[in-house]
Amino acid sequence: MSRDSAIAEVLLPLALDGPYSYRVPEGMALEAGAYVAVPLGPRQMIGVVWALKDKASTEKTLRDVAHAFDMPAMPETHRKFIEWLSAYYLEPMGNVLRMVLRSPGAFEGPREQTAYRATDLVPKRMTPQRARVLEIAREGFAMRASELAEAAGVGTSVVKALAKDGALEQVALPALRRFPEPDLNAGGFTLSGDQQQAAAALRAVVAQRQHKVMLLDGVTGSGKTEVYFEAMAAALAAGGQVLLLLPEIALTQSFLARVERRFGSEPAQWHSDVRPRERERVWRGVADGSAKIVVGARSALFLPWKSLKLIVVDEEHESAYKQDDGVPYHARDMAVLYGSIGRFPVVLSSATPSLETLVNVDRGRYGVVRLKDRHGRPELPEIGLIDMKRATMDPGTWISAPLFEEVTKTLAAGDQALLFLNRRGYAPLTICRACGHRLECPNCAASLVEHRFRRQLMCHHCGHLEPMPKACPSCHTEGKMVPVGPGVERLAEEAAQRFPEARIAILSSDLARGTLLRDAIREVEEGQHKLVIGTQLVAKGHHFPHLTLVGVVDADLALESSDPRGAERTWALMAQVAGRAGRGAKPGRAMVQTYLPDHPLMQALRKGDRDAYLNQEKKIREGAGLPPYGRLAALIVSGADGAEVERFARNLGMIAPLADGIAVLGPAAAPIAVVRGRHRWRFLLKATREANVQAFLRLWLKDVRPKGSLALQVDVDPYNFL
DNA sequence: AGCACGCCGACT
DNA sequence: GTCGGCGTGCTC
Repeated sequence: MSRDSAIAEVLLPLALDGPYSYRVPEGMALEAGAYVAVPLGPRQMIGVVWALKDKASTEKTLRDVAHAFDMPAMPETHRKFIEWLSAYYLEPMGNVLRMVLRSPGAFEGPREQTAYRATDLVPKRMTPQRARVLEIAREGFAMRASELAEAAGVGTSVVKALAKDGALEQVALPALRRFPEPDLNAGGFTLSGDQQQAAAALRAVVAQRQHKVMLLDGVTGSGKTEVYFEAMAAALAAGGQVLLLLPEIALTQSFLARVERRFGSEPAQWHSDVRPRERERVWRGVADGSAKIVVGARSALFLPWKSLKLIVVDEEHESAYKQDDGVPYHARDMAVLYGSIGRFPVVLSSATPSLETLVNVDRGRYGVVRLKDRHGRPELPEIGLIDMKRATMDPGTWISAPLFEEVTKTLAAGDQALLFLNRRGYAPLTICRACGHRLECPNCAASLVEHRFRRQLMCHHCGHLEPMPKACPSCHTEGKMVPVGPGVERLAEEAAQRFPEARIAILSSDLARGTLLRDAIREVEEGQHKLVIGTQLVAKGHHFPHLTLVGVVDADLALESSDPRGAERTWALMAQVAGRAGRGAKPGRAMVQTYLPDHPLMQALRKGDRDAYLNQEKKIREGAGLPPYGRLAALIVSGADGAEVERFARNLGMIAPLADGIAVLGPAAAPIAVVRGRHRWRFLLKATREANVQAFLRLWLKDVRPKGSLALQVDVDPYNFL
């Protein structure tokens, strides 16, 4: 069977565009997708057999495959996914493979472990050390020799000797805890009529066993989660695996508990906080198909799926699905791609779907299921606009008279109010009143943000920290440094002065995540604080039943940025944050401070008219050829030396090819021209939907080799315009 | 990603 | 005169 000339084309997790050839040694059985160890220079590396051939793709004398791992091969679907993603984002295939192989322990073999358990036998000799070991062994579960020895404060030799005597017996611990089989009937949810219909529609799509994208569109409180749980149950019943993608911040313990309640056991989870040992367990469970449900952040897409049959993308509009460092992929788009390769359905769920998704629904490419609020509440609470051009504000204050009045009324009624400001810290800018000097980050072309509680200045782009100077670093005048503009901390200071009797909580990501933040959120949920000051963190998924008023301090922040999706982000954020009000028994109300009260988006918000906003936004995007009516790609040149970066970018501009339907804009200095000490220039490619942006970029960059500190990054479908 | 090869500053 | 800085290039 095995010819002596068999060649394995092995893809390695390196920045390489294709696989390397290796000889398959006599007697080694390999299939495409097999995980193997191969020699590479002086060391060994783990890779995946991409193909088996009888002729090498190189003239060199080949080295032998060193080892084939005893592990299910990577399915063809997953290999195709890697190839497609690599081609779409112009990322070397090996770099994409690296994202799949990012579970270091997974190849160290099924480390079956020997554990020890007490027997009824009494050892021939008893010493104090032996007694301690036996005491510990008797009270609990089987433990490994090292654990048992450590707990008893003795060496492992004592454990071994007791085993020899028969007072301890060896038991084999399963290498990795098994994943429990989900119980599809465990959940005790009673679905409303609306929900049942929606669930039936999704179940029918799953039953088709074909690729189909379904949008699940419904406000917070419409019960989308329970509905897509039913789609998951249908896919599981058909014997498949299911991936539920969430933005990292939404992956909370309480959410996982809901999944557990519905499916009778804890799902596998995959996110940045999962410990290495557990990562290994999940990775292997996904590969061998025993992990049926994975709840994960975007990188869970790259787990080596054996038989994935459904992906649910919750909060599909979240820009957190776009990864900005490393391989810049969009997890929602890649979920759809995976579904089309694997021929299974993908459910996108959101209360404020992205324009991309809604236009795909309009075009008939995606199906849609809509859900209304279960309690008959309107999509949005009543939203009032406060025209800040007419408000007379005392300097250093940001709560206008009408908002002040509303908060006062709310507090007087014993209800909870939220003041929302999407800006961390005390003040976004600090200047010297004597000379006009502005405190800037030494590594970035950006202002330092004062964090008064921490008594520090911080750069929000690189994390640089420094103490607040007493004197101006430029003119050395003391006592003239003044904060400009508000952050949540400064807003809290104003609120404390103007509502002295209210108990105030600040919710921002600066409260070191973890217990401090969880406790703060719980206290707010319980209604202990009457006035809550928060950044966008408060807008995401938390349920504050006592909240009846939301005040948006500055609704114009995202709208004024250069981001073409600014309006979309504003709408989603406003809808989410306003939606925090009136989640309990009493109805809620939102007040929005804006300098642009006549802006169509603000008017649509006031009327609670999503379609009006959408139609307006579609018109703007279509007119400008922006996504989803056109395609964008960014090309970023960066380097240590500003002049060198500019020269390289301009030269690159000269050799840009010409193509129908693709316009190259730039190069121009990036809006934040220096980040982490690296100067940045960028091009923006604007293309029609039909144009082949990837082919254009490949042609353009074919022979471009940035030298020295220069680097060139391609960002297909950019979301970040900094 | 490693690791080696290769040209310019402070040391036994 | 060397030891070593990390820039650049290669690994089937």
